[in-house]
Amino acid sequence: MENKQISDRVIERLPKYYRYLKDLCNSQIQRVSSKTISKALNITASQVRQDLSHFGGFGQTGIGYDTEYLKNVMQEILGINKPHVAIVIGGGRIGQALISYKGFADENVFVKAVFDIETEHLKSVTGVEVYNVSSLEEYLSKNHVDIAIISVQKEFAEKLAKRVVDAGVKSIWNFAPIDLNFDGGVVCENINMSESLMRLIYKAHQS
Amino acid sequence: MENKQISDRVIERLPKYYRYLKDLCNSQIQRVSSKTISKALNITASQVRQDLSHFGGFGQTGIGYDTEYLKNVMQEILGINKPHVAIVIGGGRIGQALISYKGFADENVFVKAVFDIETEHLKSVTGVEVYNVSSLEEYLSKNHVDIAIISVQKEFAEKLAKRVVDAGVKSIWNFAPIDLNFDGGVVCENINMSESLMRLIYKAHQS
DNA sequence: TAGATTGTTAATCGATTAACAATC
DNA sequence: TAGATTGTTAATCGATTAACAATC
Repeated sequence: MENKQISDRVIERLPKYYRYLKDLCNSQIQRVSSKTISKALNITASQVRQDLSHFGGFGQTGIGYDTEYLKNVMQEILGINKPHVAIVIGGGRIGQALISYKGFADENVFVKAVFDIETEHLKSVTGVEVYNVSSLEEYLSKNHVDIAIISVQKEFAEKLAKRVVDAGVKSIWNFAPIDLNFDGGVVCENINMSESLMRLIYKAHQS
Repeated sequence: MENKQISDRVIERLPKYYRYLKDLCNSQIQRVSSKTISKALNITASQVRQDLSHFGGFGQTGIGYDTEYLKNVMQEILGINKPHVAIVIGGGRIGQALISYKGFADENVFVKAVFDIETEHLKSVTGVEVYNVSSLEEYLSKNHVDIAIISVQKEFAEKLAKRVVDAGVKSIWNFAPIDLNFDGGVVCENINMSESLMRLIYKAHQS
């Protein structure tokens, strides 16, 4: 949709703007300046204005930004104004935590089903359909799915991700400790807890 | 204790080098070149050599790197050659998933205890001690803890993080969807699933 | 020896910061 | 009007890439 290429650095900050604007709206604050945003997010005011200007001019010279309006703009830029359907692959502890994760509502994401090689232990899980992973392709042929959440052990992650991609899913949210990458318009975000933990320990030893 | 300042970009890649070297060692491969590493990690060979050279010269001109040796070097650089003690604050689903997360062993991290405002539901959790969060300070005064893992709702995250920092913990691993930052030698890594999900949706709409 | 590959220095590229005219 | 603040252009800074002498 937008076709200007936005750098990863900017993309990383977009959700932070949104999060802060949501807070401001909840606090009934109606205006905000780039300077105020910059202090809250620990970046420079120049950067805030530069970042936003990639998408348009949303402020008023001399006045600042309307929080409600800018929040809605950010929602649209991020694409979270429209609902997205997700499935969870892997019903282990992390998978189960994700199924019951309240935060999805904020992003307009709905988890519809969970798949595992063994479904007995998922009987008590509520709010989602439970399937054996063998019926993955059949399910995907009958149901539109925007996002596949991969929460299996790393040995199985790549293969399962390929299966959902082959079945037409365009977005992969991967929690296994390997980097997944696809081409052909398939996007992927890796949450690699193991790497994060290593960086934490590294930083602890520096300071 | 290295005192040269290493950029965040480099720090982000360090765990990836380690992860790849571990794989090579497991596959009994004894030598590797910066070119091979670069292909596996989708970066340039120049960058690999540049990154490593911040810490020393670990290769042999004309030959490459010894995988076993470089793996051990990376372990030391990251600081994961020595064990670290962790506690989990918040025994909800994410907290429980973390307690049973096998990956910790790879990083030499041991979760010793979990704290919650209500401990009844944690009776069946094995392998860690269970405490009411009211005894947090007492516990920390008697036990050395390297890392506090924050897995509570965002409303409570900041306050609890402050409590453990005041009690002397130097590393915070935060899973609540807010950015925590401290000074005075306290380091923090934020795993913000909500932001990651938003970036995924953003990227899906670009391509 | 010829080919491969390191570690490092220099060149390039891109992101951040600063500056400022426009204007509320 | 004076002060505040935007959006944008230019300057700076830092990270990535390229080049190459050293050498196995």
